[in-house]
Amino acid sequence: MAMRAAATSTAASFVAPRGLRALYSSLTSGFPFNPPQTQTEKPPPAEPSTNLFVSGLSKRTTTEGLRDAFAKFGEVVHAKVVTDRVSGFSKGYGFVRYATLEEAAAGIKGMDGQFLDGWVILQSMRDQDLLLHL
DNA sequence: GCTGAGCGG
Repeated sequence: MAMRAAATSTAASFVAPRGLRALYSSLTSGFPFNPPQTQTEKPPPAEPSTNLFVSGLSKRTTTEGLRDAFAKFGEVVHAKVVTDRVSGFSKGYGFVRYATLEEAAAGIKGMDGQFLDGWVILQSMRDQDLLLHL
C-alpha cells in the first residue's frame, strides 16, 4: 500500500482548466489586449551611426573614388560602392564609414549635394537626421 | 553596363 499512497500524492498537483486560467490572467492584467506599456524612457530610438549611405553615385565611381571624395572630411574607415555580385557593375550607391560621429557629420555636410564624377550625390535623410544635430 | 530609386557584405 505504500505504492498506492505514493501514486496518489504525485497525482495530487492539479492544473486549472484553460478557461479559468485565461479568465484569471484577464482579471489580473486588465484585458487580453495587454495595454500597459509603461515605458516612459525612449531617448535613443535610432542610434546614430558612423556609417553613411551614399546615393546618386555615377556608375563609374569606384570605391577608391568614393573614399577619396569623403576622406577630405575625416578618416574614412571603410568605403564601398555597391556592385552587383554577378555582373560586378556599380549599382550607383555605396557606403562610407568614418572613425567618429563628428567626422561622419562633417562628411555629410561636406559631401551632400556635391558633384562626384558628374553626379550629384545625396546622403540618406536618416543619416542626416541622426548626425547633423549632435 | 544603359537604366537613376534605393540600404551591402
